[in-house]
Amino acid sequence: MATLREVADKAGVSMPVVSAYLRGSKTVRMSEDTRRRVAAAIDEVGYVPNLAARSLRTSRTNVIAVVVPKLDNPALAEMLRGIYDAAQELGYVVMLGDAARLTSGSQMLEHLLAHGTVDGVIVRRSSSLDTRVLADMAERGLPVLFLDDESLHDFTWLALDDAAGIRLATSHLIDLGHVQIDFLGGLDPIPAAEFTRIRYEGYVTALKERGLAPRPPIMSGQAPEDGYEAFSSLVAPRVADRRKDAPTALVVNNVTTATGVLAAAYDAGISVPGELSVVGYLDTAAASMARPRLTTVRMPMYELGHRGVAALSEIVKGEHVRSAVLADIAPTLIRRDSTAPPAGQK
Amino acid sequence: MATLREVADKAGVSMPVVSAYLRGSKTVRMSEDTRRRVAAAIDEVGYVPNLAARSLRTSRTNVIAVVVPKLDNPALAEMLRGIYDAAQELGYVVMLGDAARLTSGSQMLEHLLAHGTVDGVIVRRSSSLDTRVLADMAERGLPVLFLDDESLHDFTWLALDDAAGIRLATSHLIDLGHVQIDFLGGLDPIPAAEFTRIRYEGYVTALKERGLAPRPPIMSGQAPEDGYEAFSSLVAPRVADRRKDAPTALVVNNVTTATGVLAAAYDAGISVPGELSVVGYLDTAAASMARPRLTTVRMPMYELGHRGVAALSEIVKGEHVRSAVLADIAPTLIRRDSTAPPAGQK
DNA sequence: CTGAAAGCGCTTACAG
DNA sequence: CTGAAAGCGCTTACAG
Repeated sequence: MATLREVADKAGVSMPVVSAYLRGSKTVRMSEDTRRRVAAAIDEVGYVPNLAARSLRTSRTNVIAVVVPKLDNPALAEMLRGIYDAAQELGYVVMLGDAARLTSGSQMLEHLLAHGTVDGVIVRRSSSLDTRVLADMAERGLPVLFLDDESLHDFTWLALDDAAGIRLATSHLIDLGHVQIDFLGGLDPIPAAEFTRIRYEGYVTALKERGLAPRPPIMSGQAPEDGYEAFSSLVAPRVADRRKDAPTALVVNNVTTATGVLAAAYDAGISVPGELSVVGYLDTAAASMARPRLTTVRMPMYELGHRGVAALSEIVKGEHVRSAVLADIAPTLIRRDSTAPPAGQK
Repeated sequence: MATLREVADKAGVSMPVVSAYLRGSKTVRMSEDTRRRVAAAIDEVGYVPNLAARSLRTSRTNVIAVVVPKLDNPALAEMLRGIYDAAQELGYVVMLGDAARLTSGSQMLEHLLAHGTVDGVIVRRSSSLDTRVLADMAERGLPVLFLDDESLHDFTWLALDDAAGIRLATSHLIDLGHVQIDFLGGLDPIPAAEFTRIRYEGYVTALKERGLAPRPPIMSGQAPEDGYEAFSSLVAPRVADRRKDAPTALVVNNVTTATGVLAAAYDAGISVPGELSVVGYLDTAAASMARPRLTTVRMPMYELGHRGVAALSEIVKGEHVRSAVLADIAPTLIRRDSTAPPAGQK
């Protein structure tokens, strides 16, 4: 394994020169000839830098960890693109991790908490993490940024404007003429999931500002099966029986959940949007592949990821960063085929 | 930032004792009293190990990188579970990466190729990687294991028995009475994707052994949109016109693709399984949420991941590992609602 | 069984 | 502008 020493000897220069060459230092100047000799020597001995040595010396790794719940959540794909792009711009390598594996006492936690491994961590949704894990991170003083999670007081966070997003979804239904609108996905199975409360409040606000009465949330988890289950047991019977209080439209907390709702409606023989309109929150490829195609609200996920890395980078540098909601980018309604005016009003 | 030195001084022991304590060394024995004093000192000074220093010294990081194309591919979730479980058992931390970001000259490649960063790399599907990247890894002598990819000669790989899996899917259709069976997803857009060739051959074998004539593959990429597109333009017209050569059943290379096929069939007014049976390869939650529920073939993805880590660990230790197909675990047919006997034969 | 010393491969002040 | 030296925080042979 070739070292800097060998390269320097072979090139007939000192180690600092090779080091400066490798780092592309602008302060150290060297002649074209020196540059060539160093490059040739590196090539000749097959030199590969040892980043552990560099990190030990500089106490920087240029690696950031990104921890997300449910890696295969398609809604995250765009956020990750934003993260990767920003990381590249700022010279960071991204190390992705599964929140489910970041438990108290886990190898992964030890790794993140140790020195010389990562410069900082981005966590999507703190509710996926054990409180002891959060406490460990706080105590260690590890630079952490939370994404899309406004419930933290001890940490910095950046969040989507969930209230505005859900408000847009709800307003769309009201604009179509719906009056009896339900909100599904009310509460996360994980306690203290602040973000679902905020989403529900967006729904409440939209109804109230149009003089309509909000209804209690229909509890459901996020997975398609959860949406299927909740819809089948709590919504479908009311719609099928044409009960007076049956909803004619549904705001679903999450596209993933909405997929399950659509399957459940199909199985119950409920026509969407004929008998029931459905809007999903967040937009994914699955939404346009569903039948009927799902109307959704698109949020600035890319920007969330991109700005998250920028913010973490500030925190790593020791600067103070204020938690914030990304309110400057408006949500967009992606109108597809799952919403229509209520029956009898076409 | 507390160091080993400080802990040792505070506990009144030497650094090697603290080091041994931290690593849980069994060769070095120390009294209960010493143990307690060291533990107290660690706690008191808030000691956190520096893993860069340890790596520099031991030239081991206990980190493995796992590189996959399309992180949100749900078919990978189970494989990743296997990888995480095995990593935990063997004391590795997993660092996940996106193949799309592992390009020639990228920060990530530099990171992986450097010393003191990761002990080895697992790559799912080499076709997602630039050939220059592959060459760099080979030249550097980085321990690499490829998963589900039999096209490599210079590297070690572990693969699913794709031929057996597709054969099972095809046989199921034949058992139902189908004769005109097409294979969709024939070739990957990426050239030299050996795995699709093997899958197609599984289809050919199944037909031939039952005396039926294989038909040329219907080209399609993997994404739902690709399946939608290919089906709409190449299959739907033939089925809708009731042409003589129209397939009555379809083997789809991938569940993800099958989702798009189902949407396309719906849009073309083709009833599944009434007019056309569809089997998807690999099983995901989306398969059971699709309407009709998709019949699929389940492959040992968990084991693939689990054994992959074990194999990489051997390679890291310098042992020779033979490339192999996981033929000892039989594929399973998950029969749902998208397959039935051909029309007129019920 | 315990402790002092060497050294992993870098970078960065510092002296020339 | 260049080079010799110190030192980042560990672990591991080695001497006592």
